[in-house]
Amino acid sequence: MLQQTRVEAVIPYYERFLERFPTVQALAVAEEDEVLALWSGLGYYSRARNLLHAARAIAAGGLPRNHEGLRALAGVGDYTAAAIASIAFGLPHAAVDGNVLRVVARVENDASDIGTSGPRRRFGEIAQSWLDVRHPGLFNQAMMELGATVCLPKDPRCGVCPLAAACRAHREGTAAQLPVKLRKTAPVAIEAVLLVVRNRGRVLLRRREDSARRMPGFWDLPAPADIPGARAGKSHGTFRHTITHYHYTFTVLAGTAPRGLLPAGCRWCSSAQFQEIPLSTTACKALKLAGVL
DNA sequence: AAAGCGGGGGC
DNA sequence: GCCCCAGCTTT
Repeated sequence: MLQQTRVEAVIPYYERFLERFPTVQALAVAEEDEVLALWSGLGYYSRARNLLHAARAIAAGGLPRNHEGLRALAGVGDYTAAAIASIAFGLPHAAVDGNVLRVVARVENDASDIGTSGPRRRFGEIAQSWLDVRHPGLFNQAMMELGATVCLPKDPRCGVCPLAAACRAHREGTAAQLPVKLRKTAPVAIEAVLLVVRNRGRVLLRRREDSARRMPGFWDLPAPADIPGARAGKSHGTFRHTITHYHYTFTVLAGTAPRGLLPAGCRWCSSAQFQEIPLSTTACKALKLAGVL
């Protein structure tokens, strides 16, 4: 949950998740849709599928006790494997997250692009060379905490930093400009319409295809094109939503669907059921706008 | 090696 | 509006 997601954003999800799945075994036997429903709104949903796969592997074969075995679990990369290996097992692996990359870039006063693999590997090797092999878990958490509380992205607090005397960027006055991160894909603006079709207290939802690149299996509100013969009524308003580099402006319209056969991939959903299915955040926002949620 | 993947909070 | 977050997987 913490991969690329702030701690404060994770906590409520984490608590609900552990209440429902208190053990690896409980998670291992879960349905994917229920896991995704609990993850809905947190983003990066492949993390949830990966966690489920990893739980099944662990339930079957036990928890790996070294970096290599951890690294082989779904959703566990170099950082996560190092974090677990060092914090849980005391093994000497530097855990290099975004915070640590920033600390290294500044201490070394290195303006290489941390978005590319060469510098990332180099910075990782530097962090590894700094590691206190007697206390790898404490060292890693101290490095990350330094980045999270002192060596801040925009506003480095060099005045209270224990590394200031050793920091080349502080000496050169370049700390606030580091690290360098280039290459952002150009944003794309998209306008789209979502329909809120209601019938006897329920709302028509559309399931995203299994082959969809983003959020397969999630439930969305339909667009007019998804419902042959749909008619749009009054507007509930508009809202903006950004997914990676796509900037959507959604207009939410009340709609009516022809009586009879349900369009393929669609279902009626009562408000009580919204909690139990993987609901997209755009659908969630639109339903709130329409007063359904 | 680079692109894609969610969503929210801080500035 | 842009940046960044206890990154990973796929192309």
